[in-house]
Amino acid sequence: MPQQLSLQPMSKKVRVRFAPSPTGGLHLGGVRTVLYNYLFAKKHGGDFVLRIEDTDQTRYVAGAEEYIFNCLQWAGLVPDESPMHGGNFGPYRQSERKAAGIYQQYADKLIEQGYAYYAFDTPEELEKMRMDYKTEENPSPQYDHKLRMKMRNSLSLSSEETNQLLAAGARKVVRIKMPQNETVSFTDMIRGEVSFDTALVDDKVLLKADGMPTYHLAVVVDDYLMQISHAFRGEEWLPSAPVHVLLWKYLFGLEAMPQWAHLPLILGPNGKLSKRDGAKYGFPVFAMNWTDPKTNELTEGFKEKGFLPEAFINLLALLGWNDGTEKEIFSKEELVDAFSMERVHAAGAKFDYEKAKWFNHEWIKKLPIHNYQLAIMNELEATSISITDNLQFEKILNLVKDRCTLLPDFVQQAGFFFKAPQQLDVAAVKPKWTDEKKTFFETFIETVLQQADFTPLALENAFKELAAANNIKPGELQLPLRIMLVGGKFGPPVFDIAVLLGKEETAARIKYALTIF
RNA sequence: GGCCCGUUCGUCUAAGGGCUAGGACACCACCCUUUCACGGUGGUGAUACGGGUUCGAAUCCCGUACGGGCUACCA
Repeated sequence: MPQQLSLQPMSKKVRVRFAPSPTGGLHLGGVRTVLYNYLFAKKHGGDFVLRIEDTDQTRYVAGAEEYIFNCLQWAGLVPDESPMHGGNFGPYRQSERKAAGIYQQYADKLIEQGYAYYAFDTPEELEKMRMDYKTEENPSPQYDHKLRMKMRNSLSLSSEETNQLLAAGARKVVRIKMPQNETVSFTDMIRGEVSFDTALVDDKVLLKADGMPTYHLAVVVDDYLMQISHAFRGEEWLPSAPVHVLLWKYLFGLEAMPQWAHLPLILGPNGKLSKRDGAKYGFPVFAMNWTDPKTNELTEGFKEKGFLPEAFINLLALLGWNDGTEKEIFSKEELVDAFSMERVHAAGAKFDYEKAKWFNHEWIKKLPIHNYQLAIMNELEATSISITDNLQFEKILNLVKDRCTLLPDFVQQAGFFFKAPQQLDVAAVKPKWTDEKKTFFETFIETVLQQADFTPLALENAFKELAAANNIKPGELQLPLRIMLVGGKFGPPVFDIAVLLGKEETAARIKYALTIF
């Protein structure tokens, strides 16, 4: 249900950002987040920033950053500012920003003001704490106000001990000190007012032992330094929003905080859409093919599956948003025009592959052939068909496009124009085949070759005249002719096919088929 | 377990207190088509449950149930 919320007056320019972590493929939810960011920015004449969150060394996957950029390029959602494009607010990689000491100084500031503290606990100690305090009612104990004084940190230790540890260069992290009884609330552009009791939120790590910031610190610091005005992300971030709000309050003031919107999740058959769902149910979940360099596992993408980028962003936009009318087919420009965050749904949307294909079908029918001619040529060349005559090619594609849902369908629907069918559906003809029909076609070969006006209509008339002369119903002859030319019971009107094939080829295919029937 | 978010046809959704709860995908039937599709017409099909507020509730409030998310030195 759309909320009636007015946007805060936009004193500063609209700047939104997408901040993926380069840890693998770009899934549907990720692309939709980019899309909504992009649409919102463009609608308000703002900027769209791509920031790379490569702060987790253990999960970083080589090549993923370029992959993400390629996906955005294919979908037509290239950012204004990014590591690839420059801009005035770089660096755009968190690893590079860490090197500049940007995060450290803000962590220090928080500690000075008593909003954060050093924690020296080792992973083993944390593990032990979780085991020791685990009960039936509380299966996952948190590092929070109830337990922090039982741990080793600058709050529980004396200042001498703390200083000694610091001087000795002990392994340490910086944690936020969550207030014990405060209610943190903020206005989400989609959900309205959301509030949290800080006593129930844990002391999240802000700066890791390796000096890298966690997402929590990075997102706040970067949004501030990059002057981000609106921050849109998936709903899975909602539970950590109070940490971010508090950080904004401590560091930069709530007035400077961007407007938040937590986008509904895209769901698979059971729960949040995952890579596994795609493999299990046979549909793509990534924008483009992604091969994990560690496991060599390939996850198929929408692009390679034969989706048009126009259809892809269209179907994604409509998964959780609509403009209030019955319009469903939107170009990117139309989306920019119609989009509003207030009309984004609060509830998660289950992905429906059948509807996704419908969108693609609509776009194949709608778009002029030349928009995707190259992609089809690639599909055909993969089956060792090469195109020489572009004009002819375009005519053929226009003839069959209504019958194609995904790009590879063109191979089935148009392949026979370039390569005689390998197999003829003999079973569809045999039972009713007669010597009279054979005679008819032997004569028809001559008709074709001598046809002066070689157009579909003229050829059809000639075909019917000859049929009448032979005392056979034309209907009984059309299916055999079709099988001769295309191999099966499919395709556009048969005389259109014959004309595009040309006299010689049509005659040759009939002649060959007669040797089989 | 705790916290947060959510709940209208199978799916995506419209309806911001007031027509018979509308559309799209999928499904079914018919028409068009001497192929397969496209297209056209029609059909099956939903307000989770219980209370309240109100002349009137899908809509506002409360509770219950159910679903999802989070609960890492991952994002």
